Amino acid sequence: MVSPENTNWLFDYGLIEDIAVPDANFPSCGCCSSQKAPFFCCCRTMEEEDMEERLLDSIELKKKKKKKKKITEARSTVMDGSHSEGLDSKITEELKPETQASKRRKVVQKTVVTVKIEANEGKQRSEGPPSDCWSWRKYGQKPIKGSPYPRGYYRCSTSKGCSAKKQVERSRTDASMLIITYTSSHNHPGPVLPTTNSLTVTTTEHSKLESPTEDQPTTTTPQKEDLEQEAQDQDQQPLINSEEDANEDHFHYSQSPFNNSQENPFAENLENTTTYEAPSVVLFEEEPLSCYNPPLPPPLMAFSAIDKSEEEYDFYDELEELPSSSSSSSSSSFFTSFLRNNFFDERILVHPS
DNA sequence: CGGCTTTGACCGGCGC
DNA sequence: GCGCCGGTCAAAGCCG
Ligand SMILES: [Zn+2]
Repeated sequence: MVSPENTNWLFDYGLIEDIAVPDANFPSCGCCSSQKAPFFCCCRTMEEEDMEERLLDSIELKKKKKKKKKITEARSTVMDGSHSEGLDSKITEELKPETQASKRRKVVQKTVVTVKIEANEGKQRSEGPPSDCWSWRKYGQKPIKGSPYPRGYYRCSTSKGCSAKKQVERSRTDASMLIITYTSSHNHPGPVLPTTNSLTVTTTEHSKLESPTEDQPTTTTPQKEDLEQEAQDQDQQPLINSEEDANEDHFHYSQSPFNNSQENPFAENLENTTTYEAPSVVLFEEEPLSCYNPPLPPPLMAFSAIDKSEEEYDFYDELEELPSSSSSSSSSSFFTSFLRNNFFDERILVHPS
């Protein structure tokens, strides 16, 4: 899942490939090179909420702050700059119309994916997960305030120049959930993956934008920080999945984010100053995913069904609570497990710090 | 030997 | 100005 950067969050799912995304230019990503991108939305799940909380906590706060300051440089710095310019420009433009864009800094797109670890673990071992096609190198890990679990920072190691990054952390509320945040898109072609898997995807797209001046005190997203809600969240997740009928074979938008050929999902979101618009939810159920083109616009991840079994565990181990954290694992393994497990994706626009 | 992980240090942004 | 925090850097070590 890569290209959070691109304003258009399109993901190449094999299934979705044909969908033309007007806005989506995935400029340089080889994977995404096609302008089509499967759309990956985020579903709001417990995790999302958590994410939101976090994001809200950290990001929004920052955003607010930043907003106050003003968006000085928006476009230029997006991620790589290389690809997304077209998108960026579009995005920014869209944003501009509204106060958001103008006031805010540049928006950094992040895609958040939540994955459940639990269920599939067994499978994972045996099956071995397909790691995403991308290789990731860990460049840092830090304990996060509010969370017993550390956050791991990964960078795309497939290509030196690639700015694609991801952050992996466990949900503070639910240890079985992994939250992966992708930032930036790959600026190189990814491995070709066959997309044979049937996926049901529920995506909810959110773009959180805060009005520059206004902080929306109440973000639309149900946020809950407390453990109390956690339980609820957990319950909710399943619901989410159930909510949408995910066609196994194909993803469908419960809410069509991109249906508008003209609009970027983002753009729309951006337009709405509110935290997020009605999300379209896509469920991915992974099944035997052989390969999955990245949920992110440039395919950050291509998953090929492969087996890595043990690694996955290791990976999780790393994410374990700080005290005990760390065993090494390849991030890729993570993905594999990730894929197998449910994951939820959120897209969030974040103002780059 | 190359690539990756680990981990402490460093940096920048922000609030007080 | 200081401290907190998230994110990144880079040295050291490990592994295949
Ligand atoms: Zn890359």
